[in-house]
Amino acid sequence: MPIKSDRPTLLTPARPKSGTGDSAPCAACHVRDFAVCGALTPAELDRFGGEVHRIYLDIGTPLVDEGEPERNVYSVTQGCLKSYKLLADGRRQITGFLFPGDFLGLTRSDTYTATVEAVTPATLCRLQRKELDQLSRAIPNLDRRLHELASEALAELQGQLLLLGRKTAQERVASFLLTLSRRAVERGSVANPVDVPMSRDDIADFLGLTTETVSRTMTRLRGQNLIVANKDKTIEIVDADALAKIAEGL
Amino acid sequence: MPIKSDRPTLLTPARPKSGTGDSAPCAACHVRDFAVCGALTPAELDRFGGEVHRIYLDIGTPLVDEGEPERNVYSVTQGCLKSYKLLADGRRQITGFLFPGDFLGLTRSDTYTATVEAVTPATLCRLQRKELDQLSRAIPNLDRRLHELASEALAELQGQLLLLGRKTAQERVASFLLTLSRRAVERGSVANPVDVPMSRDDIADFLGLTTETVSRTMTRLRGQNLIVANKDKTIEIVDADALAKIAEGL
DNA sequence: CGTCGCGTTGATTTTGCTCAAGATGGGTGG
DNA sequence: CCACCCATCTTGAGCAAAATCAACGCGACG
Repeated sequence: MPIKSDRPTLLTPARPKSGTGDSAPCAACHVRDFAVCGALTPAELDRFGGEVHRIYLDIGTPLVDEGEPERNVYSVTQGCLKSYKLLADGRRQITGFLFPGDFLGLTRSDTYTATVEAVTPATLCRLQRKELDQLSRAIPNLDRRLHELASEALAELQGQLLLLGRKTAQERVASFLLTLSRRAVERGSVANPVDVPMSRDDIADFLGLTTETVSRTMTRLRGQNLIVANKDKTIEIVDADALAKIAEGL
Repeated sequence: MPIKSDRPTLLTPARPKSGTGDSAPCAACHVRDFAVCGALTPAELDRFGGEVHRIYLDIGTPLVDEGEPERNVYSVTQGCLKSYKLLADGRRQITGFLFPGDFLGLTRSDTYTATVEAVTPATLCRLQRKELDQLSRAIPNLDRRLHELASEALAELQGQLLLLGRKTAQERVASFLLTLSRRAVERGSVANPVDVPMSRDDIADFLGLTTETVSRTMTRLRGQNLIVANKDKTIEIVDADALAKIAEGL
């Protein structure tokens, strides 16, 4: 399974799908403020950007496979991706969703610890692992930023352990919607009509449930007038407080 | 809940519980090779050790509480600790067990993201967060080592997500025993009669199960002649291959 | 020697899973 | 532009794995 639309163009020329701005290099990148590169000075950024290649992924296209040598790291600029692990019989656990500004490559290992593929069409910046290592040795800010991101990821995962180990289906779904909303705000989007680009199946495999249970639970939350589902894959959070209480088991 | 037996003695003088060696400072520490400090040169180690205080904890003594300001970091030298998060109604998820050589403080946050308390009598080295930050800025090896540990923790947690989200009770317990065994080897202990110092309750809260289910599952594994329980809180792994197959869902 | 914490075992219940059948809706081709 | 098709989502009925509730054994410790 090779990367499908890997076009090793530099940042400036022909990008496969256009969409929002970011025509200029890193300095003008729309996710710069909250991505890895946000902590860099203009000079550092130039050096960083010189090594970066732009990647475009179609829906369902695998970016990296679990167990494959970890040669590249990525920074998401557009779209949504999922990271997952499989058991031999096909059971799947999605370990996280990646959104613009998210960095893929914190788990510095010889091989990728999970498979990653596109949930929606996505664009990313690709950088060789060894380039990143050199850069981060030379640029303390970059190193510190990676540290920071790894810490946040660690804290996030601990919360996900609590969710998977101890929360009910309703608590899981409520937590999930609120987390999506919070993360949308963090990357400069709106909190309320929250974008839910992934399928019920993906949500189920992230929350340790089945599609049917996710669906039923959503219906139930709708019935309690806590959320409203729009048909553009967004969900209106009607009563965030009540949802938060459910999410925390209150 | 204050730290009970916090004795801010330096490394050399009176240690509360004796036990194995480590009478001399860091250089002679018995966990040095696999702990944070393993990557340091003798000179660096001296500087590091100068800031370290020795801590002794009794069973059940909390070391840090979730939400409390993160002022200190720790390196475990003896014993076993557990790290957990709680829901309001008392549901508990143990996010990890800490053994000699393990570092507590990777999740660099303003406040601790989990509560940590002693499972067995334990000794640790304590260091102020800000001291560590200064040291790690001055000592690249230290910084890199912390990076490495955070990466490993991240990979480990991803595996735990798969366990909690998708594995059956039997698969969870089998995975748990094998993980304990593997970690024992990593810190220079033996793989086979594996030390299981924590209670059934703790195991249950780590695996997202109940005490009863853990107990029944252990009984079942015993019935299949895959393990033998000794009465000194160790478990003999009779058929590691079969156990591994179960753990992977085969 | 009694008590208490912990572990085990048994009986019953429940939550979420499995299996099955529609509904919905976006995309495609006539 | 419409009709059809297939994915995805929803809903329903029955089932099963693990939770809950309850009782009991056992060893440690006072």
